[in-house]
Amino acid sequence: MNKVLDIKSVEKISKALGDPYRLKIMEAVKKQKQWLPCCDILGMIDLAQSTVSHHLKQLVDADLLLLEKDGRNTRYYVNKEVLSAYIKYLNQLEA
Amino acid sequence: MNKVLDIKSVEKISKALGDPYRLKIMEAVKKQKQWLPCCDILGMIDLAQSTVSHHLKQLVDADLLLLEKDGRNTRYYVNKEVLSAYIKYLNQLEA
DNA sequence: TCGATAAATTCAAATTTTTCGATGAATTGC
DNA sequence: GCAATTCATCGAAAAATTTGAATTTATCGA
Repeated sequence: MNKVLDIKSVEKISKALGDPYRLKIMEAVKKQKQWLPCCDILGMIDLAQSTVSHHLKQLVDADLLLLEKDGRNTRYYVNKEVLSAYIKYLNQLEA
Repeated sequence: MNKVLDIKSVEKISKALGDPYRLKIMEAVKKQKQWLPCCDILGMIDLAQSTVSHHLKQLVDADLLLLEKDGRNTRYYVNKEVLSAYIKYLNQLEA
């Protein structure tokens, strides 16, 4: 809690959120309220598996999503701590 | 006040914030607490005038910055309403 | 009016991002 | 063990973004 982001992280997070498919993924993961398996995400989005995997990687690299591996499945959930820190940065931009 | 952003706007705003120079511009405009002339921004950033103009245009197109023209000068300031709406979207993503 | 200044626009190049097919790695069920 | 499943990675093509020189537009000051 109370994480502070450096400017490079802010850039990365913004970039990760700057794509319609990645926003859709974020909303889907959030709606789940639980872990969301990768294959479920694939079902919602009309893109190749490798492309979805790439988008997920960007969200994970930006720390917006956390992942947990369970056998051959990978499940995702929203990293609230980082999202909070991002929001905090934006609030400061507004002040 | 209480503006609600559609997903396309969220994407555009995120994209606009996903660049180090544009973040720097946002911070500079915010620090000013008043209008910031374009030529001042130019002085802070090691980029060609046309490039800075292009970055500013993206921030304005995303509604993150408002501009006012005064003679040959253009001054910018942060659009708090849109920033608030963006933050609201992110908060809902976290819930 | 004329030259200087501020900023936007145009155009082209260099770079980055997006996309997908193919392949690889790990795991599961039979 | 083996075929099927899940997901990641690689490589290349297509698309989008970034950048700056040159030009344009508009305004200011002398």
